[in-house]
Amino acid sequence: MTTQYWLVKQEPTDYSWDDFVRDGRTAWTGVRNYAARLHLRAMRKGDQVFFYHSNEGKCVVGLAKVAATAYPDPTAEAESGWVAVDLVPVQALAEPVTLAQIKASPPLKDIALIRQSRLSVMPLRAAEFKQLQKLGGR
DNA sequence: GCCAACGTTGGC
DNA sequence: GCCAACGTTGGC
Repeated sequence: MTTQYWLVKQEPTDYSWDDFVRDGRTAWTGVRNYAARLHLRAMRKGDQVFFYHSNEGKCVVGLAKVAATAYPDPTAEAESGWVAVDLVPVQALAEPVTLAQIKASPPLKDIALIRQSRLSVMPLRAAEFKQLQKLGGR
């Protein structure tokens, strides 16, 4: 199975990269959007996931990986169909990649983060993933 | 604080 | 099934 690449968005005032690192592992709960749910269900163990701070920060701050595939979201009603995955931090980027940098980078012009600005869980093409790593100093 | 994008809800 | 109203997200 080839590794897939993703990006998840979170407001740092709700749950920041630092909170995530402190926890060491987290259940990615609370997603209540059908498109995002499809992406959660498609995640496989070991997939690489960039962590983006929305609203305050507006930058990609770190890299995580999928530790557990989709299971019923404990914060949703039973049988509702909403799912969560478990993520573990891999490493912070040496330099956070800002939204402005992303918008200014030709390889990232079609990134879902820009094209579908409200989606909270999205796939990344391999080239997009590599470009974010490069801009982030990794 | 404003507003564009867009998903959801509910009347018809 | 359509679409207007409404709520939420998130950049600016």
